[in-house]
Amino acid sequence: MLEWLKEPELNFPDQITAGFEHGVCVGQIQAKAGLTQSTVSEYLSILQRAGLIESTRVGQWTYYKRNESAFEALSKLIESNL
Amino acid sequence: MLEWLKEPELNFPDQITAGFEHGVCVGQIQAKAGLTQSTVSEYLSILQRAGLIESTRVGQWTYYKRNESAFEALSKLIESNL
DNA sequence: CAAATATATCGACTTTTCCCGATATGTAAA
DNA sequence: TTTACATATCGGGAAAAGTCGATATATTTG
Repeated sequence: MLEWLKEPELNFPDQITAGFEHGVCVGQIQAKAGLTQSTVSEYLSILQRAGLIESTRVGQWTYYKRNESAFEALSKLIESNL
Repeated sequence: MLEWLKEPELNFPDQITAGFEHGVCVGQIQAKAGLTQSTVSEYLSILQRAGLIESTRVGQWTYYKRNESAFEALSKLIESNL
């Protein structure tokens, strides 16, 4: 999922409800993941709590996008501690 | 353990049977880890199969050391894919 | 070769993680 | 304000990972 969210336009061409400025909504990710709605929702909330993604509620939808700065920090952390 | 093996001299001052050119023997790691011998042995063999450490049998002892090139490769992999 | 020591392997149990269905909550449309 | 839709939360079962004790294998020493 984190990989997919690198290029939302490419990986979620079916998302029509909105642009991608806030990322991708749960339903889209679920469809692509082939897991149940609850599983995907929980997984995304874990990633969010970890700070790797950010969520934006727009109407009934929740959009998730990568928090790139967190990935950069993580990358550096790994690079310097591995 | 991987962290410990970065600086064997520092982290395993009790190892007297040999120098550190081949790394640290299982018993030393076990003592420091506070886990059973079987657990540590299995864990080390997993790390070895993963290519992260290398083993050298010297007499009745098996020494393990980090495979730094594997860590570098992993670091780069993570950096470019994260 | 028998005993002692170091490590490896095996089978079982425990803990954690993964994933699901059911249900609750929040929002929009009729 | 009822209904429909999207997402979140909850409780539980299944799968995986972690850990152990018992035992096997390898090596050295007497």
